[in-house]
Formats: sequence, C-alpha cells, structure tokens
Amino acid sequence: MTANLLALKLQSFARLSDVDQLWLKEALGQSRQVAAHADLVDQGQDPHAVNVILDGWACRSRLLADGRRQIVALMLPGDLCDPHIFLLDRMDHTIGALTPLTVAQIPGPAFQSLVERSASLAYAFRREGLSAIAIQREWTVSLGRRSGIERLAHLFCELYWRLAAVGLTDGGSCPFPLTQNDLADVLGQTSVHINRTLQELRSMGLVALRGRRLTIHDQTGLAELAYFDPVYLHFTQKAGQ
Amino acid sequence: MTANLLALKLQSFARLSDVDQLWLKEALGQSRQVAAHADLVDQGQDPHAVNVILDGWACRSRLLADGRRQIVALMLPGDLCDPHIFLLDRMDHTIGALTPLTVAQIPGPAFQSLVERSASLAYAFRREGLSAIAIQREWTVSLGRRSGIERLAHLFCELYWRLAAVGLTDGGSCPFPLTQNDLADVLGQTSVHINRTLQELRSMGLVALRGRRLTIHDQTGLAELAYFDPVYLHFTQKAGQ
DNA sequence: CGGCTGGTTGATTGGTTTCAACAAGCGTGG
DNA sequence: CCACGCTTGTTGAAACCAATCAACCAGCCG
Repeated sequence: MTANLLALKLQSFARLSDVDQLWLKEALGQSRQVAAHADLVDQGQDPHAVNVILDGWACRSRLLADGRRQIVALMLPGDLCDPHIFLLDRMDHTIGALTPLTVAQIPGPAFQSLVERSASLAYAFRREGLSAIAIQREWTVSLGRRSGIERLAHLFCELYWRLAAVGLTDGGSCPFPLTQNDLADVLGQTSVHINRTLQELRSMGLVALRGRRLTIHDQTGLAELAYFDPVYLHFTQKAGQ
Repeated sequence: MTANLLALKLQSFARLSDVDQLWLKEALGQSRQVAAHADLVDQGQDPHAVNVILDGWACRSRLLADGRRQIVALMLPGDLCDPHIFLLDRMDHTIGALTPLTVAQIPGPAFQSLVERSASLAYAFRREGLSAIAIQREWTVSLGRRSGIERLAHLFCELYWRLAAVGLTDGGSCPFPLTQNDLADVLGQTSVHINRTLQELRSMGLVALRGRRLTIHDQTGLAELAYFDPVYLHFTQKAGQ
C-alpha cells in the first residue's frame, strides 16, 4: 500500500495505466528511515536518484547568517525531493526531516527508462514539477500580500488538498505534525503570533488543531478567508478513490 | 548582437562551443515587439515555443480577488519565459511587460533538436531552469525573513548580478526601469514605504536610483546589509566578456 | 523527579500601512 | 504654446499589525 503513494500522487496529474503503476512499483528501490530533524541529503548519495517520501513530512529551508530561518517548501508523503538539485555544484539550502521519515529511491537509470517507456509517466512527472513550482509561487504571494490570518488559513487549505490527493484526509481532518515554531518558519512570522492567529481561527469556528491533527470545520469559509483557489495546484485528474 | 544575449546568459551555466552558439542563433525565429503593460501571453501562440526576452523587463504576477497584486518573478533581457507553463490547462498567473519588450521565439521542434544535438546546450537550459527556481526560493526567504531595507538591498544585488551576467552593467550601474509601485509589488510592501526605505539606502551612501538607472556605490556594504550570497544564482561559469 | 519541548499569555515596542495631500515630469490636445 | 491630466515620487500623522521580551504552564521522557 505505502509503495503506491507515489502512483496515487502522480494520478493527480495524468491517468496512469496498470502497466505504468507496475513499472513504477518496480522502479522503487529499498526504503530507508530518516530520524526527525536529521538532514535528508547525504553527500554519498546517487546524485541522479529520485527520492520519494513514503511517510512523514520534510522541508526545504534556508538559514540566514544571523540565525533567521525560512522554510521554503514542505514535502508530504508521495512528494518527490527533486533530484535535479544535486546537479547544482553547491547546495543553496537544506532538506530536513520534520518528522521521522520513510524515503524510497528510484535509481537514476530506472527513472530514465521509466520516462522513456511511458509517455504518461513522463507527462505526470513533468506536471508534478510544474505543480511544485506553482506552489512555490503561491507561497511568494502569501508572504507578500496575505495577512497573518489569511496566510495560515491558506496554508491549511493547501496542505489539506495536497494530503487529500494522496488519500491521507479523513472526513475534514488530516495529520498535521508541524509545531507552531515550524509554522512560524513557513509563514515568516514568530511562533507567538502564530499562536494568537491560530486562536482566532479556532474562535471563528473554522478549524481545530490538536494532537498533531488538523480538522477543518468550514472548508468554504476557510478558503474564502484565505483567497484560496486550488487552480494553482494543477491537480487535474481526480485521485483514484 | 542582441540575438546573442541568450548565448551570453546560457554561458553563465555551461561552456558553449562556437557551434552551439551558431545553432542557438539559427534556432531563434523572428522577434516581435510587446507594448509596456501588455500581456505577454496570447492564446494563439505555439504552446511549445520558448520565448526569450531580448530587450526590456517583464514580470510574472498574481492578482488576488480584492485587487492586491504580487509580482512573483522578474524576467530580464536574456531570460526565458518558461514555456512549460503553457502545458498547464489553466494559467494561474499573468506574464506582463513592465517596459516595451522585444521578444524572440524558438519554435518547439527547433528547441527539441537543439537539446538533442548539443549536450552542453541541454545542460545549460536545465541549469537555467534550476537557477530560476532557486531565485524563486530566495524571494520566499526575502519576503519571509528579511526586513524592509534588507529586502530592497537584496533585490538590488540580485538584479545587478543578473544583469551583469548578460553584460548590461556598466561600472557599478545598471538600467532599472521599475517604478516604486512595481518594487512594492515585488517586495510585498506599499510604495510609500518603498520610498522611505529607498531614501534610507541613499542616505547610507549605498545606492543611487535616478532616471531609471541604479548605481551601487558600495557593493560589499549592500551585500552585507542584505545577507546577499550569490551562490543561489548558480552562475558557475564566468560570462564571456 | 527534573529537564526539555511545545504551547499560552501579557505588556511594550516598533516597523508598515493607511490616508491624505502635494510636487515634479511628461505627453497630448486645444 | 500652454494647459490639463496622468503617472510617479515625496512627505506627514495616525492607526495597526506583528515582533519582542518575559513569564508561566502542560506534557513527556529519561
């Protein structure tokens, strides 16, 4: 089951045949465990391998010289930790585990033959990349033009949709392992202020966040508050049930 | 000369042979003019063509329902308006001309044969894309964690470096056609505040900005203030003078 | 039990927005 | 040619959102 998360995710972008899914499964190598707060990028790794998160949450983050930290991307189960990054001579940011992680790899050659054999897989992978970039753009919009409460609401919407695409939501609620400190580093604020904003969202009856689980009580209300329009995620296909 | 801007830019990413440069020049089709403030994306266009800016500045921007605007990317002479975007079913943002523009196109098939014939061109194009993404990440960092004056200083540094890569700087100064309103939409602030921040940078003796031209008086001072580290641009090759 | 991490609260400070007005530059039409 | 309108830049005062500093509490684990 867990190995199919990637197929599930890619099906948001293109219809995959049974053969596609079989090939995908075969291409996935051994999975490994990464401890929370550990760095995901060990130098010794195959630079052409594609890393896939099977379980847990990771992030891409940048640290300024004086200690300020900004998380620039969140990687959820089913997400790819784009490998192209390794092509760059020097890494300009860190990929770290926010929770304990299960990560699988598709070796470089296996990935190559995958996109050569299947046009729909190639298409899906490309679209996945475009979606990731679009998410990055939308974060820029949030940080630049959305108020504190709108940002938080928007992030909740986005993460809920992304988790829904891989079947990890359950009747309006989803796992949410981020601490308020993590949220602060995602949204460019302090954890103190995240705390107060969160309370406001709660008191408005829009969400609940307890025990590492997020529950959205009023989807449309939250989306309206956040100016959330899921178009940018470019999930065109319905995820298989 | 103008047609070589793209070659110049790509040489920041990979060494290009004379043949590469010749092929590149041949691949470039007719250039067209776009008026300032016009939309760059006309529906009737070849969705597989690669657009290259030969002259002028353009931007990618998102408009929120209530009128707030955020510029999520700036495209300078020599830059590609990534074509993959057109693969997406619905455009989630606008590409607009900030100044009058000269744009050339590489038709889809020509681009395809280009990257097939030359490994260095393929490499350069891929690196260019990675650089664009890294810039997007750095903007996220700026908006999230840099103060107003740091943001402005950082943007100045980035644009100066990017213009230098295509030979458009001249002894510490470069063209700078953005209005304070544009700057506000880039940096997520109001033009009023941009104005005051700008005055502070001026009074610190770091920059001058007059007549659509930016002059940086103290490069290292500006970079230190901004926590600017050009690594993220990934210009590994020196641009051929 | 103590120490740690993560969450909560209050008071104060400060960076930015907002609103409003005005000056300077520029193109256009009367 | 000047007047007019429009865009761009500039300034001031007030209001506001979010950061800062500083406690303190709850839960968890060794």
